[in-house]
Amino acid sequence: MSKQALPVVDLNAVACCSPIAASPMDADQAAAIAPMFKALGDPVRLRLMSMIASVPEICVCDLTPAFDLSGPTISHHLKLLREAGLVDFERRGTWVWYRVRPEAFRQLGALLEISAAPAAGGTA
Amino acid sequence: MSKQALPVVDLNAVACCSPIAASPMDADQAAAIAPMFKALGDPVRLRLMSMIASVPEICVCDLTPAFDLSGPTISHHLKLLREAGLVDFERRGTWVWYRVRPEAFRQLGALLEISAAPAAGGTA
DNA sequence: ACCCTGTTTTGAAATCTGTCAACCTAGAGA
DNA sequence: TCTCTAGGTTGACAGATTTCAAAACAGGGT
Repeated sequence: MSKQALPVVDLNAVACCSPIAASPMDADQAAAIAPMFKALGDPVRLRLMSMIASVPEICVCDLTPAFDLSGPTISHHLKLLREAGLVDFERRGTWVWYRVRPEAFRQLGALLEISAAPAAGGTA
Repeated sequence: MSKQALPVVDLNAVACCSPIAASPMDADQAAAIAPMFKALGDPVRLRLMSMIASVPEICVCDLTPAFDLSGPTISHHLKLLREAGLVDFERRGTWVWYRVRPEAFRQLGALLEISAAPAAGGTA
């Protein structure tokens, strides 16, 4: 497996699926999950994420030219997405391919479920 | 209304509902949405958000003691959540009450829909 | 009018982030 | 082996973020 992702965020350690609005989150949960949102909290990374998530997989060589940024900068952002556990990558010959980690994506979505959230004014 | 929220993120200006994975996001969309994720990208704010979203509304006086942080610091984080358009607040007498903006929440959830995302291998 | 409590604003320090230039590494091909 | 290209890593710097203490502000009560 070599030097694969090594995500800092261990998806299994994260409360899997209880929406943010279901009950107050404790400090540990918050500390485990926040890095994922943080990774999406930069316009460049959000766009990278969107580009990666829109296709089965994509080469860095197709990502970099979409931005007015240096290669090292894109590489840095991709590393953060990796460390957040949001994407995987794989070197194939000369090129490096990225793809999303659907579990992470699904988990984030589940967290934002508004589900039973007693939104203010609901009784109006 | 006075000095109400004045969110920096205008929810109406944000592409409303197309999942991140549906198609590559352009720079403007990303710039509009990233601040919301960024606001959730801090453990303290994520926890605040969760506490606020778990009830119809909550007093700052109930939020502050849940953290080992000064009042001003909590106030600062609440302001960022406000500016991200994620919460509303209202002063009632001595106390200030916060509640979530369900639209913002819903929107974020929609963005993370994995929906038609062609997760790797889809074309195999 | 004065004070008391709850909350936000201001100002400042320490730390973190985004970015680039320069350099290094991995694999392909001659 | 040597060289070429795609990407990642390092080092440095400007600007942003987190945090607190001190001060300001808003209402309520006396």
